[in-house]
Amino acid sequence: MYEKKIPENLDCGISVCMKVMGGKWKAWIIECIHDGIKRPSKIHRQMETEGASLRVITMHLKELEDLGVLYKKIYPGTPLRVEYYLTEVGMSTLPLIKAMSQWGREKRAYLLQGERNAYLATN
Amino acid sequence: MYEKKIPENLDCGISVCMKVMGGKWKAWIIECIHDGIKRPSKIHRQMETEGASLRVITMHLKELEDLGVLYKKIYPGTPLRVEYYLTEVGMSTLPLIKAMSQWGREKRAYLLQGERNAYLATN
DNA sequence: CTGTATCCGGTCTGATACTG
DNA sequence: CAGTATCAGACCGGATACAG
Repeated sequence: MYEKKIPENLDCGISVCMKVMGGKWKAWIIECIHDGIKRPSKIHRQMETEGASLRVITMHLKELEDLGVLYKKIYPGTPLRVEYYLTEVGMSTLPLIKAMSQWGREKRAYLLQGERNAYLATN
Repeated sequence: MYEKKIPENLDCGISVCMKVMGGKWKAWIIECIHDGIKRPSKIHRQMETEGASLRVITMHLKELEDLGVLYKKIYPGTPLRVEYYLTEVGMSTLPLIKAMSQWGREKRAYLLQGERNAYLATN
């Protein structure tokens, strides 16, 4: 297991926000679950082509569950089945995630152009 | 110098957004500049008590400048003076940053409570 | 004052093997 | 199928020294 050594400072609202949406796949996971893709294996399949390993999905799911953003429901049986749902707070992230996603898509071309110029300027 | 070894995938709007606001101090830096604290030394003083080193501030400033979020103005002379301004795209981050910050402050207590419960449950 | 180079330890995450 | 353990390599950022 992995244990943090530096205490986090969560006085800042942005830091709190980043804890929930800042991971590499967290925002995507939240969107998936909202879209009805609730089972870990399905979520993984959704984004394994992008390089997400099942381990990281599992870790993010657990973190989000611990934070109270997700609620986990277990259906006993073989094979075992698990589904995750958004809690009320989980729901409250959706407008924010949507806004971030839209902003990124809108500004993408501009921002990447900026990068390219900087690259050319230093070569 | 530090050089990335894994190419980034910026097809996703969230990733683009995180590139601009996801660093440890980037959002704070953008807020500072918007508040009229434009010089690197001032920005640093603003948050060195929180542990930000001048090096990281400089790096973030450069990154944001390269992306076209900030514009850098140099006043020659001794001592050298530099000021950073928000570009139009830089300005467009403000509502988003404000929204994230507010969300974090609102949900902070709930999220931390969730963490505490998870901790108790496993001990 | 501004910015760069180097080092280094903490953190994140992909890969793999494994348990239930 | 769901989840855990361990490893390794990339990333992030703090400290320091130094250059313009």
